[in-house]
Amino acid sequence: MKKKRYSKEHEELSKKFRALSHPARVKLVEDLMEKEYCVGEMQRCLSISQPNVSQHLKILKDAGIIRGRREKTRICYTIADDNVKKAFVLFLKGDGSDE
Amino acid sequence: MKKKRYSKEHEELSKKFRALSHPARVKLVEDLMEKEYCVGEMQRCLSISQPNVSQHLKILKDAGIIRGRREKTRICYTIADDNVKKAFVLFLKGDGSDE
DNA sequence: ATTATATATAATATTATTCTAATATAGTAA
DNA sequence: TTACTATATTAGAATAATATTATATATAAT
Repeated sequence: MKKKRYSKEHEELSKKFRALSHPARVKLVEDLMEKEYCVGEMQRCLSISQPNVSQHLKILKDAGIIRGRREKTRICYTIADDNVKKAFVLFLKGDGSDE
Repeated sequence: MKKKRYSKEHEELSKKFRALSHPARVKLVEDLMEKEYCVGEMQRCLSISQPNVSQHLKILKDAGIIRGRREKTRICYTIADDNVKKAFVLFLKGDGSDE
């Protein structure tokens, strides 16, 4: 068994940041902050492949950042964690260098 | 030349998140939120190798999250971007699931 | 000068992410 | 049932991140 070097808290927090560490996922979250989207819509506006969109969505979902609900044949995603919205805004604000 | 798929803004925001996407760096930032530390102190409290600490610190510094100043032979690091502190607190609060 | 201490950098091997292509599943409609 | 549409999953290759080891740099003290 490999010894773990970091606490559960630090592991989990880093995973949340990791989920947002790709430009496609940043864009997805940014879009979803405005309104709900289904996969097809997101794919068209990102212009990456459908499987790739699904993979990114899974990463965000597993991190608890978004959630999906089925609507007939489509699956619609929304932001599940509102603190992510707020964190996003802070990061977008720029470097806020040491007041 | 390879075409870029994502906007500069999304690239840059994702890089900031990526800088925080490792448990060692989460711990480093968390510690530095309390007070200034030099590399040796951080190494002892993380129990990873000195070069590895320096590599993590470089990633945080390049992302504009921390800054270092020389103090005799030591180099002391502090948080450079105060918004990161705030984002951190939000993320630490837990999942704040959709009020 | 030399030595010792603190930190950074470079090279490499290992491991984790990412994209693509092919396939699978779930729901709907006929 | 079959066919169709939307989404998800899997496997593999390419790429990027990480930890380790060795080396380099900078400062201080002698």
